[in-house]
Amino acid sequence: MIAATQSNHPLGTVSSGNVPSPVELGCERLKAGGMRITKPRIALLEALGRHSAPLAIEQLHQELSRNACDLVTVYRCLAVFEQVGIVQRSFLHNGTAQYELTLSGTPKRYNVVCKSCGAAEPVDYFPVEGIHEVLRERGYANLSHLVEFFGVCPACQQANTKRHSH
Amino acid sequence: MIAATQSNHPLGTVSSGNVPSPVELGCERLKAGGMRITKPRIALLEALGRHSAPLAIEQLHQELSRNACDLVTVYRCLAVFEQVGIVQRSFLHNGTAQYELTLSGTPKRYNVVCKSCGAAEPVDYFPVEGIHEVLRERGYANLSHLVEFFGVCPACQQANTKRHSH
DNA sequence: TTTAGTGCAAAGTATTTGCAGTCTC
DNA sequence: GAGACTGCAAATACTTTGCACTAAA
Repeated sequence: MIAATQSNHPLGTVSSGNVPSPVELGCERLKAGGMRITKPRIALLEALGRHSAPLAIEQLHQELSRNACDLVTVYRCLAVFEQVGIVQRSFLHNGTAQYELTLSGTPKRYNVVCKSCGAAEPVDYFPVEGIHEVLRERGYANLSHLVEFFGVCPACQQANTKRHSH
Repeated sequence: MIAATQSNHPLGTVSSGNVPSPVELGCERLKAGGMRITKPRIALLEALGRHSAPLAIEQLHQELSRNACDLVTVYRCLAVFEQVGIVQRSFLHNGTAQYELTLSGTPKRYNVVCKSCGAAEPVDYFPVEGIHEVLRERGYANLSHLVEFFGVCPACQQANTKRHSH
């Protein structure tokens, strides 16, 4: 039940007073990593900032204003973003890569995805930070994680029941 | 700290007295689903039973006695296994499919994988079943989940430190 | 005997790589 | 101006599909 703190930008703005935007934070990381700030990269940071759920590359590419950049550039930028810690790549129900921001202020969200129809719904609570503590004690650094739940959603159960007893 | 109950077959045996083996359980499920029991399928069940961690298709194929079956057959059998609930497919650090048994008696295991060298170590404890309960109440059926942790392992941290201060 | 399962070859996707031209620092 | 970044085209990796043949029930 944590209120979302983003997803309501007027429109991909860069300066926002006190709270640094994903674009600002992202640019900082890029500079810190010795990388350059380019138009496609800014557009990508904006697009990523507009969503709280993991996004597929293809999806991200389409969301950029038409001709913002080539699909290959999206692949390459996201690889860089991952290297400098801006995003995390994960592979969920299907084997295609999904990216989501890992910048501070981006609260982690988990999803249940329906095995039947593929629809995803968020799961509110997940006690995962304790494990990080344990792993840190075991000597691991720079920790992150990936969690996804699978199940058959109510709608699909009903549909299946009907089909079987027709 | 749960003792492993398998992984010590004399050699891919089918009958084992009281505790049903993965091969036995798997064959049951196949029959229940109207599928046939074939040589490649038995070999796959044996191979899956020998491991507790998720296995890549290529790996599984190599583990079968040479010429046990074609790689394509492994793909197809595993798809069937997933349908009837013998295995779960997941995509972890890289986008290739990994399969692991979900038959009863196969305790879930989670891994930390090093972002740097890719080495995986098991994580003992994970409080995930409570979430299943919550999701069940929300109407989801046939629940499962996928969890993976990422971090930089102690060895790699040391290696990196050295490299930076050379 | 019937029809699911298999092997081989070929087609599809998603992702990566090479290289010449472009733009940031 | 140097070198990182990009676009386009081609290569690669993994997975799926088509079809004739084999084998489980």
